[in-house]
Amino acid sequence: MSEPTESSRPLRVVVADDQAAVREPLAAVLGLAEDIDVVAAAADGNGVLDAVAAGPVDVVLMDLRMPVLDGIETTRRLSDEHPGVAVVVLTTFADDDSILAALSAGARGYLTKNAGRQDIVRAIRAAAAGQSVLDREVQDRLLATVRARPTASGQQLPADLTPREREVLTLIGQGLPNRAIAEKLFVSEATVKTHINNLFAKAGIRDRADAVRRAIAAGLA
Amino acid sequence: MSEPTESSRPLRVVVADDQAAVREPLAAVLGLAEDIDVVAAAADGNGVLDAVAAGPVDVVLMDLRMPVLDGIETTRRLSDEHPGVAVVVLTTFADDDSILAALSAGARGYLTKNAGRQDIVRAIRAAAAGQSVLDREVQDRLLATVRARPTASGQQLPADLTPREREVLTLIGQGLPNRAIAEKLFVSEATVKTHINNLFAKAGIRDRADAVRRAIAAGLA
DNA sequence: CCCGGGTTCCACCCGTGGGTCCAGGTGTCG
DNA sequence: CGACACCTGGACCCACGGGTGGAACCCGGG
Repeated sequence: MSEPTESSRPLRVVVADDQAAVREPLAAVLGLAEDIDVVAAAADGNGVLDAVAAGPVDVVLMDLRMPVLDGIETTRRLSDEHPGVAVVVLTTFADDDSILAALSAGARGYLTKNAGRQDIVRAIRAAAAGQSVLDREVQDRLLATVRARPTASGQQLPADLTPREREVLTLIGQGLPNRAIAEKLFVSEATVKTHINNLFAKAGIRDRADAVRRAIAAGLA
Repeated sequence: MSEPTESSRPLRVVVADDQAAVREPLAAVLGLAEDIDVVAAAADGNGVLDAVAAGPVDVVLMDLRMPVLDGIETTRRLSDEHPGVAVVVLTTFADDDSILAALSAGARGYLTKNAGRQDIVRAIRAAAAGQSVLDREVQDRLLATVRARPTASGQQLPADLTPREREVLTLIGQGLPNRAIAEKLFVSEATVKTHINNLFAKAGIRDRADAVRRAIAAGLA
């Protein structure tokens, strides 16, 4: 999972924050670490995507509140299109919604802005190594959310669903109409309907609303 | 949250694993790091508690499967009686139950045994600094669990919904078609449709599938 | 007293969803 | 090779869902 020495080559890091007063000193202080190269500083999500497209990037240190394209959506796109790039969120906001949204979008770390320089550096290194670093209060909140619901943990779906059918069910669970599902899977709407009919029959699902509930209950969505 | 320099004084670490073949080399290799002192090695939970009672300890690296007193229970007692001691779990098992139990008991990190030396060292440092380090797959599982039963607290619905509209949304969330909702509320289907149109507009809900998701997320269903 | 929000209902339109039947192409396995 | 499962697609039908416009009733408050 990691090499014998901490720094085989410097980590290429992008710093994203809409406030220059935060972004610039942050980039400067991170650059002091020998194993970290701040290769770009962005003021919004588009800047991040541009920087990642321009050259190899290991870790993005991301603020959530940014104009045009916010941190959540940027994280989502990164984990879609550049899964090799790790995202560490650094924000003042640590409410449940933000935490869940960021981690669900694929963030590998979540720090609040009272984290110190060493905390941030450590989180960057961990994220680059495939680990995930959370502030203490963030972990507490995440855990509280988990324990709030005792998890019926249901896999009450029949096992004979084909992979494609599962895939379609997942997208239904996300609320997508058939046309959107068809586009996402690069097939025709007729095919989607076929899959839906088959999986409805197999799983005893009555209609679309029912399918959404089952997909969520099964942890697909 | 942390000091300007990574190691003001060495971290006092206790290694706990029932297998000597794991415990001894682990303790030895961790001691190589300049900022880590392995002050004790324990074969079960009682050994950990003894070591913590004997002298100041910063971090316990804890296996879960141990005789007499297992890692979960030991972690629970530590976070009760010695909340200043951070526990990092290091185990081969990464099933949902173990992860949730360990983190609920107060563990500040959870690594699987394919973590490398650097990963472990990093987790120890982070835990001592009040952060939490999770293996990637552990975070994924934790997140999947959270999303399977989303947010008891989530009331992200607009407040200006009328009682009747809430009621209708709840029934939609249970997968009922309009006719069934009408019968249940002793009104006509036209009335149900009116309520639906109004609440969709207010809450920004696109279609029925979306409504089901929102209802579940809001804890109505 | 009348205004406004909530609830109840009607008629109409039309897009999507759900069901049925069928069929070609692929892959695997006995 | 034939059988079978899976993914793909087209055609058709019709019910349900979602949107619009209107209307009536009750009730509480300005």
